[in-house]
Order: sequence, then C-alpha cells, then structure tokens
Amino acid sequence: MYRTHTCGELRGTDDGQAITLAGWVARVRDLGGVIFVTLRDRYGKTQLVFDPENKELVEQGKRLRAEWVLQVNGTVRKRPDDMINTDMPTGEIEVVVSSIEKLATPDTPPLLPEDEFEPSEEHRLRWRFLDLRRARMQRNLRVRHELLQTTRRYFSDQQFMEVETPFLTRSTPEGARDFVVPSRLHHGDWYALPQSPQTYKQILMVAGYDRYFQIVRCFRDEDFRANRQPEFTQIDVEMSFIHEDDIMRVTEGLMKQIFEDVIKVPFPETLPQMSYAEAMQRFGSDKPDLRFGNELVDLTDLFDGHGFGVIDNTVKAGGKVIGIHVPDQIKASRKMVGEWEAYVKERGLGGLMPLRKVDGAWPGPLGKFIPEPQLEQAVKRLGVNTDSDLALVAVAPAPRVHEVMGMLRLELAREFEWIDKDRHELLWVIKFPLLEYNEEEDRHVALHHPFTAPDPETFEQYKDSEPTKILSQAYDLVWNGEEVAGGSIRIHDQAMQMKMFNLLGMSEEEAKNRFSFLMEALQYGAPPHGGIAFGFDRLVMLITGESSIRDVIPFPKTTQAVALFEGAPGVIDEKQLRELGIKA
RNA sequence: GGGGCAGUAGCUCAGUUUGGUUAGAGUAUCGGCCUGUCACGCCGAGGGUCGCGGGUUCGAGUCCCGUCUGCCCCGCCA
Repeated sequence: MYRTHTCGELRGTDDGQAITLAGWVARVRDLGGVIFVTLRDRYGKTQLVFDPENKELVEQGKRLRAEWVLQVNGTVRKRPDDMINTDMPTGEIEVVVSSIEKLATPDTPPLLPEDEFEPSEEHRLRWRFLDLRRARMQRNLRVRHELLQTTRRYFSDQQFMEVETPFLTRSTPEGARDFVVPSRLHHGDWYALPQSPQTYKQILMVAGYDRYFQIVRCFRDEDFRANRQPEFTQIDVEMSFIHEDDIMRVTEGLMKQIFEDVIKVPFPETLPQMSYAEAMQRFGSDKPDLRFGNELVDLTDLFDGHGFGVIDNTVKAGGKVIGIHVPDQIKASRKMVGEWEAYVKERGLGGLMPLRKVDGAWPGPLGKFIPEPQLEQAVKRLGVNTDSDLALVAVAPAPRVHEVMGMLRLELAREFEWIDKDRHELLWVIKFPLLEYNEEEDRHVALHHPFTAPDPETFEQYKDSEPTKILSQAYDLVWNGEEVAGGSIRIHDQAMQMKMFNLLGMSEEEAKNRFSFLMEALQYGAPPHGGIAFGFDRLVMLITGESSIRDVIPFPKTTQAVALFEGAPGVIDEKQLRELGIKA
C-alpha cells in the first residue's frame, strides 16, 4: 500500500497514529534546526515535521524541492494549541517524519502550482499538467465532476435514457462551419463532426425513446472567444408528447438540483418569462442580465419632430431614440462621454449624446433642439434625478440601436459596478422570431435551427408576406445575462418541415437530398416532440465564478484553436495523406 | 474578416511617455546563517536573443514598418 491516508484527511483525533502519505512537495520551510514541509495531493495539504534530533533525516529534508514526489512514513502529532493553523483543514495536526522515499525528483518546474502569481494564459496552457495541480483548477474540475453526476442522476431518476450518438457523421448545411474528417475507404468523401446531435435525437424520438438525454461533445469551426471553444460539451435533452412548459419544468428541475446540491443556494419556485421582443426593447439583448436595472428607454415620441436633423431623418427611416440612465454621473467628463461614444461608434452607431441639466440649462445638442417640456419628460421617464444623474441618448436604426445600447448598458454596469455578484437572476426568453434575413446570403435563415416548429398563428399570417414576423416555439434559459440552455418544439410533420426548408430558400429536391434521413423518419410516425440543450462548460463557468470556459475545461484550445500542450493541429505523415487519397 | 491590449531573467512585472552610464524588483535557482514555521526570515551569488525580421539614428527595450504568439471585443457562431 502506497499510502494509508490522503493529505487532506488527518485530524486531531488521529493523534499518535503511524501513517504513510504520498504526494507533491508544496513548500519547504527550513528553519535551520527544524524543517517543515507541506505535502500536497488532490485531497489537501498536510504539514510534515523533520525532527532536528534526527540528523540524517534532516539532511534529507534540506535537499527537498518544490514538486518532488514523496512517500512519507511518520506519526501523527496533535499540534500545541498556539501552533494550530485554522486556515488548513489538517491544521490541527502535523506528521513527524520517520522516513521518506523520493518517488520523483524533477527539475525546477516552469510553473509552480503554489506560486502567488497568476501565470500567463499561454504559459498555463503550455504547461497544463502543472497548471492543473493548482488549487483553483482542481476545484473547478471537481465542480465539473459534481455537475456531471448531478445531471446524470437527475435525468435518470426522471426516466430519461442516456443514448450515445455518432461523432463521425455527415455534413449538414445551415448553421456553423463543420469540422471534417477524410474517409480512407471512400476517397473524396468526408465525415463531419456533429455541431450537435440535433437530428439524431429527433430520430430517437421517432424510434420511441421518448425521454432522451446525453452529455455530449459538439464541434463548431467558427471564430473563438472567452466562452467559445471549437469543441464543447452540451447536456442534450429531447422529449416526446410534450409542450413547451413540460420541457421548461424538466429544465427548471435540473437547475433546482444544481442550485441546491452544487451551489447550495435556494431556487425560485417558478422562473419569469419574457418575450424576445420585450427583451430586445428593454435590454437590447435576447439574454438580458436582470441583476440590475438601467433599462433602455424609448424617447422617440418625445424627441422626434423638433428640427433636430439627425433625429428627424433617422426616425423617418424607421430609427429609434434610445436613452439609458447613468446615476450619479452628472459630472462625467468630456473624456468619459467620449469613451462611451467611441464604444457605441465601434459597434455601428453614429454617436452618443449626454442628457443632463446643469444650472437650469440643458447643454449639448439635445438642449439646443429639443424643447424643455420634452426634455423634462424624458428625464422623468428615464428615472433621472437632474441634481445628480446623467442619461446617454443615441438615435439610430432599430434594432441595432437597441443592441448597441444594450451592450453599453453592460459596459456601464462593469464600469460602475452595478452588478451584485451574489445575486442570481434566471428567466426564460420565449417567442423568438422563426427566421431572420441574412444579407450576405440574400435569404432567410433560421434563428434557432431549421427544425424549430413555428407558432401556428403567426405562421399562417405571415408565411407568404413577411416571414421574419413568424414566431417560433423556441425558448432560452438565461442566467445572469448568459444563455445557459436553448431549445424548441420541433417540426414533426414532414410537409411542415418541407415548407420550412422552402422558406429557407431550399428546393424540395435539395431538402430531400441534404436531410433525407430526417425527412424519411418524419414520414414514418414521428411523435410531437421537442427538447433543449445546455451549454455545459458555460454552466460550470457560472457556478465556479470563472470568466473563461478555458478555466473549467481540462485541456482547452487557444482562441486560434491551437492546443499548446499537445501541439494540435499538426502535420501528418505523407503515408497518411496518401492513404486518405488527399495526396497522390 | 475588422479593431484593441500584451510579449523584458525560469515565473510575475517595472523601465517605453521625453532614444543616452553596466536593463531593475519580487519570486524561483545556487551558497551561507537560522529549532515552531505555515507566502518563514536574514545575507550573498548566478541568471537577459528586451518575441522575431527590417529600418531611422552617432546611439534603439524605447521611434517607424512588417511579422509571429497569447488575450479581449465587433462580425461570425442555426
């Protein structure tokens, strides 16, 4: 037996026990006579003491270095009362060393897990196995593990079956760019890695597995961000014979488990719901952060038609005037306002106007053109206290003006710390549009995905006139301004699915060709069904309070999709290329 | 595809605004002292392709051009 205990479990009640520990040297404190060594494994840290009387052992202790791997025999000793370290779970005791075995004596490591400095991200990824020794990463992966277990237990208890779907599949049009894998047996043909198991789970519904879930890797070859990786994990869920509220109830049940078991915070009985249109109007986002107010306020009716050229012209072309309340910043400098203006300009707005009352007057262009009664009404609507507060106003085409002012709202919240980090605000966003117009491709594309069921009423009303006004039976779960899950009721009728493909500009032949397997399945007894998928990494990120999903993924890629530790992507042999028919 | 920030000792960072002596600090490493520390302390030493390439200049870590890498944002991501 290598060890009798871990480095995290010995307590005062173990006083006097002969034990064996194994682990990494965290720190050595050599006081000349007595030597203290902190030994670490993933369960915790334990202090070792080298008795100054034992000269030979002390000589060994002096030579120990950080991150050496040791097996230690010794005796547990309760520390004197004034030596107890209350910051350590094992702080009541120490282990008096009788002998040590060096299991590994590495060179000075390029990254010290106990270091007080945060190494650069690049360095951490290059030396990931050392980075993963750090307490923060060990905690993050532990939370990830707990969430995996909670999820499996929850769905299994609710009669869901976990079913695995293929990674080597076929490329489908629509959506993100696929990662592809060349076929050796069929030169010129390619597999694609799934962007999600979407079609498979629908086919499982047709096959009668009416409650399915899977914790599954998904692959998308797009540009990456702090919370986007080329491969990521989803909790994928699908159910038959259900309506939207059935899925929502199951989803809320999982969130309740997570809150109670993992975060240890009570979960609300029911979650609020907000339409997409309302979310865009009030927050300029389909994932509003409800932890603070400062909502967008429409001032179009007050400011239009007073001879202010930019406003009048933009409104005539369908634009809106949107204001946001910035408390206690009436004295915001020209420089600060300039930075906020630059922020919105970078995102496509023409400018940003401060609205404030100084010494009874209204400086700036708004004061020049807009009559006082309208200005007074505007500040009242915004909730501005004219003695102390400021508002920022933009006029631009909708919905861009809402989106950008929504981004500004979040930026201001960061700058002025409007967000209470202990608050948790969850809500459902519902009634999404089914389609949006894509200028680049000059056609309509699905906002969610092409299998999302339309809302029957708006579908009939607008399918031939204004398809972007059709609503869908889709829903997103938003937590503190992050989309953590999204799903929809699916189309289960083949004819309806074909209509949908037509709206997306696909011919019947094309649709049958590209989605033959799904179209076929829908023909042979598809039950009404729908589902949802959680962004698992993002969920872990929110639970751990990290700001990047890289910190909750053991071996992530950089923003250039490079694995710095393993060195991927990399070249492959000529021989492999020839076998795959990529090179003659 | 576009924009921003960063790259200086093994690591974390000053120094770049205004070009000018031998490029500094903390930590790690090595040596010495130290019997109750827990980020132990004290003394000393070694350690540099200032990311890379080119240019301007009497002189470049510092200015200019290009390039690579990492991070952040916009677009993109059904």
